[in-house]
Amino acid sequence: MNETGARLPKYHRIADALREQIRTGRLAPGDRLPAETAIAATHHTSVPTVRQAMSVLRAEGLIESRHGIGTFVRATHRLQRRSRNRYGEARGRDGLLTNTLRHEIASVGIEPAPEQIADCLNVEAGTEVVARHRRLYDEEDRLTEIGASYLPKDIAAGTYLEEPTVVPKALFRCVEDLTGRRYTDARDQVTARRATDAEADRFGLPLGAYVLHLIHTATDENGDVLEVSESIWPADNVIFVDHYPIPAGPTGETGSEI
Amino acid sequence: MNETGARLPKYHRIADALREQIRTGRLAPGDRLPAETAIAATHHTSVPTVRQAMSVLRAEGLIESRHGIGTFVRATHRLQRRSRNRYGEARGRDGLLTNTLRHEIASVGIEPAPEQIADCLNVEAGTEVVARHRRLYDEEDRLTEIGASYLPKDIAAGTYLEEPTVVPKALFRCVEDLTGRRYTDARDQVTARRATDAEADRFGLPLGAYVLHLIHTATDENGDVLEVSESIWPADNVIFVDHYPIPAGPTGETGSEI
DNA sequence: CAGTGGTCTAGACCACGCG
DNA sequence: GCGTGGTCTAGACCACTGC
Repeated sequence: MNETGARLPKYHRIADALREQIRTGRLAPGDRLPAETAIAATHHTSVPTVRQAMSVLRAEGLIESRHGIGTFVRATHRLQRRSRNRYGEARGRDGLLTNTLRHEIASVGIEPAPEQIADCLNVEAGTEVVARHRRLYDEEDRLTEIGASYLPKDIAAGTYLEEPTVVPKALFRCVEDLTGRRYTDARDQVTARRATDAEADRFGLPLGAYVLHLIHTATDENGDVLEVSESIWPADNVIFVDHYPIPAGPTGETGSEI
Repeated sequence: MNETGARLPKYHRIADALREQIRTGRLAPGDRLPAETAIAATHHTSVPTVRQAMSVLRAEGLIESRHGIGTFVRATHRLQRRSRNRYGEARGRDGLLTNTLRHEIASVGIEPAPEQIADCLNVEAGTEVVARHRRLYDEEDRLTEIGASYLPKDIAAGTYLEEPTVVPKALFRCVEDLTGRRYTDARDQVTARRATDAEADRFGLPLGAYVLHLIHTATDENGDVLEVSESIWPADNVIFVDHYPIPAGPTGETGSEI
């Protein structure tokens, strides 16, 4: 039945055959693939060639091998979703999470700001800030987000924001109440990048997997940064959704179509 | 020299050694790595083991092999940047592109809407719409973005928006002028996902690479969708930056810290 | 042509998880 | 112990590129 016509490498044809079985549901998520030796036999080839085919599917995120157990079809679910208008239509309503997730403060303390964060805080890299690290888990208690909020020391040091407990209301409201200043402008930066080793480890991601990295900077009416926070998700599990009004401004011609 | 202490697999140590040379700049972007046989000799191992090490670095996006030529350190540049407040602070100013890119209409015509797009347009999958496909190139004429705008037939069919030429002003303004309706609300969806074969091919991406996919939906004051547009970039090359005001609303307590 | 990476083999032995 | 995948070998031959 290998009448694909084209003259593809053997490992490629094996990968195609397995991919097709996964696509059609003949091999469902969670199913174990036949052993490498078995696949080699059915395709009249050697084990290393089968392993090469599997490395293709592994790079595509379709399968996952567990040493001593077998190779399994990965569950692919982009279930989590997230709207990032965190200040709500009516400010005060928590518009951030559309799924309620278990939320846990991993650690809180004074640390030197990482370079990217320092850039957003308008301070030199290494300047000490109050950092609140958090972890979010889904309904099945899988880690789905890691993140942190970074606050200038002159805002948060010595306050209850330095305690490693979940604060009773939105963090931005805590900062506003403590300082008397108001959050007026925000900047979000979103990148997709490869997971660091530490991230891959914590999320249980395969080699080369991507994460989405959001850095949110909030400033007051003077342009002073009140807070920088970051969130990191496995890229395959998240979709950002963002609603915003389009200003009904005056005219002005532009030369660009987009 | 190989006193890492830990007892890592040989291919892993080779990958570490090469990665370190890349990190320190000893092997700069564009440089050719030694031949596989040479690396095997220096590490007293076999060629397949070296190839295994290289497949690790390839999955990490650090190197790239060209058949018959050699293996090269990949240039990693996240230069492109993009702000997506496309309607400008003062509407009419093109706030979309912070780099000016060469812009080209790939094709324009009436097509059935892809499923995701149809969802956003509030029509059934397969409904015919006017699609304007575009390609954007950077200063060095490399393809950096592919995208499309989808317009309902009752808006764009029979107008100059069906011509395969770049329109003289922002597309949204064309639609407003043609219909007399106003863009009032927008929704953006952002996901990172693996490139399809076609995308990998067009962008020249390696297997398993990711793209960022933005779907933008614009509606008028009645909630009717005027336009859906999508943009796709290689994930490694783009950073979204988005500025927006934080509404100065009333209070309201929330139980969530974030 | 020589040199490169791409494909493929037929084994060996090890490490892991389970019964 | 047994079956699984993980590591590694020492080759062979092919396909591509550039000279």
